[in-house]
Amino acid sequence: MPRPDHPGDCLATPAEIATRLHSAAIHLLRRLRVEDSATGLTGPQASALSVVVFGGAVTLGDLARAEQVRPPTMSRLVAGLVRSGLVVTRQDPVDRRVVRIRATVQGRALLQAGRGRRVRRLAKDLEGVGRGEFRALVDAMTTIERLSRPPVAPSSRKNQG
Amino acid sequence: MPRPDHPGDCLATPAEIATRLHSAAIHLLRRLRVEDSATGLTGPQASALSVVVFGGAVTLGDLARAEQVRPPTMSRLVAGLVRSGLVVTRQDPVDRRVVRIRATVQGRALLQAGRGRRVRRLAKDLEGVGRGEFRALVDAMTTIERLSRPPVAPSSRKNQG
DNA sequence: AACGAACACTTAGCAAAGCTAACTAATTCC
DNA sequence: GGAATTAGTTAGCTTTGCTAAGTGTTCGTT
Repeated sequence: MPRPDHPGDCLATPAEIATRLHSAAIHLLRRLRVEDSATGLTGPQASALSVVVFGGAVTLGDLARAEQVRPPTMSRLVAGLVRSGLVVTRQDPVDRRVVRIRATVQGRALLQAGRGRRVRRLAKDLEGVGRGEFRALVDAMTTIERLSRPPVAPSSRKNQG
Repeated sequence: MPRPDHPGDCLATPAEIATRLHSAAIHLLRRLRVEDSATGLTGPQASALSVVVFGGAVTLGDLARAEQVRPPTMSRLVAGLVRSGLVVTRQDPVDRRVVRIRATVQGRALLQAGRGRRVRRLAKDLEGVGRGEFRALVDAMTTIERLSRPPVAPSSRKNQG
């Protein structure tokens, strides 16, 4: 919210926090988009690649659920990553309907590079953020992540990779 | 990050926090989009309207800077809000190049309604969040907002509202 | 006073990413 | 074996970013 100041938690109603989180998320993404574009990846691509890199041989459906988008959206996103040589897809030998997605060496490297860029950006931003503030941010991360994830656990298949 | 758990801050490097914030912002927006769509507004529209409602008679350029988008993007966004009757634009009498934007009564009402929806959604989500966690979130909000805003203050003109 | 530079905004056109609807192919179930 | 279900893709639309280029206004210099 475009309020000039946020005086502690005496005014921190859930309404206030919800609106401020919403606004902060929008603006944070717009800032990070600049850094992400340096990797040649867009935000959604970087996010999906991150899931693939850390998740092993994920299926497209799982990836769509994890990223909270519909299958067609993820299908196109993955197609872009394949075209860029960052992931490869393979038909599952057991259930030939499903597509398993793996990161390539280049995919892993690019993710690391993007991470490095965000680190440098964040490190610069953190110059004006004290140790206590950083600590508070770390403490809040788990809660923020819970709020940002859908309520149910999406996993139905195990990784086979 | 798709890590199964985040054990406190012993592993909380800036790299980790940067990546997790990035991912959390993406997913939070995707969740809130569902609620926002119930108001008939998209995320960027809701965010811009919020600035107009709380900011008075903002100029289009200031609005673009506040929202971290280019003027053409904001121009079209505002056009949509005008078409929906949520804001009105007026030529500045002093400098006839600039466009001043004001919220209408409907605009204010709709923003409040959207806020109510997000509140209900967040309240539901907060069922699984303890008082201490909420407190940590509140403490971190100011820092998050600083990270999400561009480093420089964008205001060059005063509100004339 | 006039002319060019600078500024605020708009228009035009492109790309990415979200969606739904409709389709194909494979699996499961009766 | 055939119907229903599931996984994924294709097609087509909307929104929202962007840049480039155009219009109109103001400023500054002479």
